[in-house]
Amino acid sequence: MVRAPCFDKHGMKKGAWSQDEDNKLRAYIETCGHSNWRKLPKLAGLSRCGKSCRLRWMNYLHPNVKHGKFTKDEEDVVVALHNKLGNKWSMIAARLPGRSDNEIKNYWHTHLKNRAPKDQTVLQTEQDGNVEPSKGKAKAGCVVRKPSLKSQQEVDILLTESSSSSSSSSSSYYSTISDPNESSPSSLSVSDANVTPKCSDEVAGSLWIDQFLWDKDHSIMLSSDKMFSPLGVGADDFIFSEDNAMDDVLLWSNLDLYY
DNA sequence: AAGTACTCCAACCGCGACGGA
DNA sequence: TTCCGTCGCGGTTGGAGTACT
Repeated sequence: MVRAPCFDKHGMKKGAWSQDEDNKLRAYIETCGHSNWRKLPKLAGLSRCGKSCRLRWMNYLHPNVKHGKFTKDEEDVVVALHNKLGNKWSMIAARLPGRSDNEIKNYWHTHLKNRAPKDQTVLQTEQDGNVEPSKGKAKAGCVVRKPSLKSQQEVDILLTESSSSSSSSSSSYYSTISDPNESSPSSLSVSDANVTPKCSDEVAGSLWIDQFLWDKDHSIMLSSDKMFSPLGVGADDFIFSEDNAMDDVLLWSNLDLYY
């Protein structure tokens, strides 16, 4: 199911990864980290481009990546978020612990696309006015958004609004997060967090760090990664398990409140 | 059993964003 | 301000596996 290994004109290997390559990459990142993806393959003794190494790590080798079928709850979250965010797979992935953007994207196209509202494309076009028609070989119904900070801000605002006022079927996603050691919920809206939503990643990033510190105080294993992604959290040790998947989805989805 | 069509997902590609010189 | 290197995102492709005829 994977591309056959081959070498490009620069001698870089392409195609499927071997077990040996996986081991090398994993061993290197676990000991030295990945501060520079471009230099990493050479240092790790791999004949791959940095991009390929990054992709392999993010989508497959990262210890917090969960493999296997999506649960019904995960499906629902993906559908709900896609309705709101469109093809912002990285943002959707940020709310689904252990799932990479690539995996979610694939799953969407193979399983969930037909569950989306039929007029979604029209809806999005009307809502944000920032949608370009599909180009090239894009499949029918695929929305191509022009990436821009402006649209990002609009998405953030949209999220904030829906999280504070939504009473839709997905409203349960926005219930509060509680610190087990405190009686009052520690959830934040943009206003009560006294945060200006000028840049969601920046804002969310700092709040994630806060969340991490909170977690650490409660002896929850954390990854050394500081990236803004659920993959940066030791999801297996933290909140995700097959048994309490829905609670976990709720908790992670609550991070919408931080935008 | 063999050929064909379809499904699914790992991996590739191109482009824009970002940060440093 | 511009240039350049790097990173990350989203769209697309390749091809093994499976279902169907």
